[in-house]
Amino acid sequence: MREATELESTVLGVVWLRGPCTAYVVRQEFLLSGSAHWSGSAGAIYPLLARLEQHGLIKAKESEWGRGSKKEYSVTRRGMTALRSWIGPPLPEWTAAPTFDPVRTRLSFLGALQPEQRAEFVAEAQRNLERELGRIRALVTSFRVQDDPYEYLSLVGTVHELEGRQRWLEEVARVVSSYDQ
Amino acid sequence: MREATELESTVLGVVWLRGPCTAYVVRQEFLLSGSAHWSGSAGAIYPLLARLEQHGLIKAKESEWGRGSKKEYSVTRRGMTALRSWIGPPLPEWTAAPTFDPVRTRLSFLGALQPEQRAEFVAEAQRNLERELGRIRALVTSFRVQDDPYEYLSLVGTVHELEGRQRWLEEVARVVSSYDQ
DNA sequence: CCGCTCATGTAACTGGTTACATGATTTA
DNA sequence: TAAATCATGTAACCAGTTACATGAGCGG
Repeated sequence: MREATELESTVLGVVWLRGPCTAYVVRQEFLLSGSAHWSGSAGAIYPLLARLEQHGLIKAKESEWGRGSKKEYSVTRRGMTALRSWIGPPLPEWTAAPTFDPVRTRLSFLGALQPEQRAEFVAEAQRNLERELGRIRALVTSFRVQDDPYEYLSLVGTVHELEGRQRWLEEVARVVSSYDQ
Repeated sequence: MREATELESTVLGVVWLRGPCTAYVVRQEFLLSGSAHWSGSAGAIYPLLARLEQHGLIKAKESEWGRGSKKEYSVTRRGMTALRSWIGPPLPEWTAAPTFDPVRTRLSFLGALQPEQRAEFVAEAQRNLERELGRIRALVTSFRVQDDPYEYLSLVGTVHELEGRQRWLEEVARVVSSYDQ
């Protein structure tokens, strides 16, 4: 089999973390993650889980549900090996590269705007970021660390990333206003 | 026409920034960006530029090159309008969300590893990050700011992001070693 | 004249999106 | 009893990937 995609491996991880669980639960994990990267569309998740099962990385236990049935997936031993080998170490080199940040991408073309628009772009980015940081810090506060320290640390990682972006936008604001004063 | 994808708008931006330029130059921009997000594959870029031209956002000036020809693209007035409206303000809300960080994703499943493997995962992530930061800081130093202040600021943004990740990994290292001592 | 860079594409494929379709269970 | 949530899928589509194919210009 070809190498697993990031989505496939991540789904495998979610099944391990939440399992035994249904496809529905896996979807919710992505839908509620608040990330633009993970859509969690049914058309992606259902066939993907079927694929993982075919390859013996997860197994389903069917139980009755109304007229139909409901499938609870859990990770097999082969699946655990695959999961561990995906997580690393070793980590693929590309994982150290900067991520895709849509604000940063747009900013490289800021010269295409008028000075007033430039200032407003930066101000709006700062406001949006502030709001998002508030939202996530509230999540951090309400998180029960003992439930899963690694999920907690992962969430804390998003805070650090956004704080980095915040420092950057402060620098950007200074430079932009000094250029356009 | 449907809304442009991020790649389409970014290519439009690159043509504006580097233009008039060939498809080859656009590809190099993505290939040398060092980002895992932008592949810059020919199969993506060539049809995409043809699409942008069909929609009147860029125009090509053909010149002879050997037996064939070479196309230099530049952004049309309609293209400039589209570019400005994509950059914002206003910025779509999702642009404020945390990005997709493959290290963070893997870390949420760190509980699947053995304690020694966990420590090694974090240590390797830190080493890789250090290397990447060194590489990018060298780029920042060699950058001629006056050439394009916004490209420069965009590059500085990647440094801030990686520094955020660095602070986070230090916290992670502390927590992980205290759990697993 | 060799190797590198500049230059342009296409064909087959596929992972993931969008949109649709259905019904059971729980809770206010 | 109405609304929200839990639950499972499929069909059409398409943007982007992989891999292939070709050739000119240029520096040493």
